[in-house]
Amino acid sequence: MLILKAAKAHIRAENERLILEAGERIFAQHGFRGATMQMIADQAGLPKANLHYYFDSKEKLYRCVVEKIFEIWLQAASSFENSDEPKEALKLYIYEKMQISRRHPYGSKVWANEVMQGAPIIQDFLETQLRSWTDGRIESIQAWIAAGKIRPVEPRWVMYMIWATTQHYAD
Amino acid sequence: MLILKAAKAHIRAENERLILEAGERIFAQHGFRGATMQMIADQAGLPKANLHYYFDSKEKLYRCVVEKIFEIWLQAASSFENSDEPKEALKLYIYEKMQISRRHPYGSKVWANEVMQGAPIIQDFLETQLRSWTDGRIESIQAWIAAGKIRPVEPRWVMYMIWATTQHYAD
DNA sequence: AACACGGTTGACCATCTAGTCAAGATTGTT
DNA sequence: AACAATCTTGACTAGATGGTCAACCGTGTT
Repeated sequence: MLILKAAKAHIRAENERLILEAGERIFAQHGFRGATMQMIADQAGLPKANLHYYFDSKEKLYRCVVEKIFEIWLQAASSFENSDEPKEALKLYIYEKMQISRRHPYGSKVWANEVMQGAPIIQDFLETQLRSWTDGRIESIQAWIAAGKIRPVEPRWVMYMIWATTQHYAD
Repeated sequence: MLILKAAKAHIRAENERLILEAGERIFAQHGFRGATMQMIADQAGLPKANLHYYFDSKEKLYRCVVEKIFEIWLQAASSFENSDEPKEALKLYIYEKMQISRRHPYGSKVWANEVMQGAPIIQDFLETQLRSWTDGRIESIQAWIAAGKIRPVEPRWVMYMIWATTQHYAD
């Protein structure tokens, strides 16, 4: 039974990929409310009912799109730990963030829109995952301040500046 | 008859203002497709049918919102003519644009979204009004290049950079 | 070949949305 | 007060949209 399931997994994987990519584009262009399942279906080259087979609802599909791009962004977090020197760490981090924005422009835009509007759809996700992540980054920044390596600034503000600026360059 | 019309004009003016302001907010938050007339009506504190009395359709209301913010931005254009010195002219222009973005954050976002998506709704408006306006600005920049006042750059690119950056600060 | 399981899909439904309309309420003028 | 023009609004319609379902198709295994 398990073997059977695995043997056909490539169909599921392929179709989920198609749908997620289509969703990324359409959600980026029209926002959550403006996008329709039919648009995404057409973009993916699949009938609409097929989308509901793989993703229960429009909202679940949207959340998958957002969480996928968030995971990619998490990878850039390692830059913060790879160096004790603020200049070096921030430089690497900004560089990686820009790479991501360039490589995933649609996903980045969906994420940016969601966050800028106060995360109406994924607020629960944000409050847990993103919060614990930024808290970690903030600790690093505060450690730098304590060590006198950078001027005392509001850490959260630094994070926001970096994020907004890289997003701007993506646009 | 004309006196009659004028005597009651304040009602029309007041309600159109309410609706346009509400539209600015809702369109900024949800995009053209995502916004609903009911949302805008609630935001304006008027029944939905009243919106259709003042603005024939959702699209016409949207166009009014966009054209209103465009007119405000046109005012900033004077900065380009007020000085022959590139440094001074651009400085003034950027300053005024940022003032506008700060004062009209919602309108700015609607405008930015529309332009970034290739102006799906107001393309005809863009192709005439905005085109002739940017062409004028581009002439100024090319004149500066010819006079050796600035390095030779792609004028359209300068315009885009200024626009995108001021929008970023508004966000 | 026969089977079982996952994948596919057209038709359908309830709900939402832009837009309409006609009846009634306000407003300013005479 | 009587009036005409403007404004107001609940109720309605046609079409779009998210989501469901049951019948059908493909694929890999025995």
